[in-house]
Amino acid sequence: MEKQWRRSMPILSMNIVMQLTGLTARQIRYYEENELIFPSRTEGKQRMFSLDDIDTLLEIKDLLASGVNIAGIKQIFEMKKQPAATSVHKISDVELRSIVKEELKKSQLNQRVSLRQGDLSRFFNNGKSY
DNA sequence: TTTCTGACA
DNA sequence: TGTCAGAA
Repeated sequence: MEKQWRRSMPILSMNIVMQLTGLTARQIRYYEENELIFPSRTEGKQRMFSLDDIDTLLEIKDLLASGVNIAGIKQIFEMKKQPAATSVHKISDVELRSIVKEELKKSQLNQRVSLRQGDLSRFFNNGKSY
């Protein structure tokens, strides 16, 4: 039945997460600061991650490698959370990724420098055409 | 010993 | 993002 609770169960230590994601503790904490992940805490304030957190972390790592900045990733996650009501069809993860990639490609074509740190707000705001 | 926070480069 | 200090 509901196996979902297993994935959201906070049972992984920082050490494990570092190995699983290949990220450093510094990065993981930084992502938490930027509200990309929300690990729970033990009594001693140690972070406890769930399998879902791992997925999210890997997702972040991936998008970051693609040239998306923190703000952009945050928006992407919000979009995944609140399915676009204006959209005609549901967007799958793979679909979303290709869209983001296309957007990045355009950006780099126009201004390869300044848009590197730019957000994807234009794409996400006037969004009824995808 | 390991992780945490904050701070500096 | 790496790294250091001081605390837990």
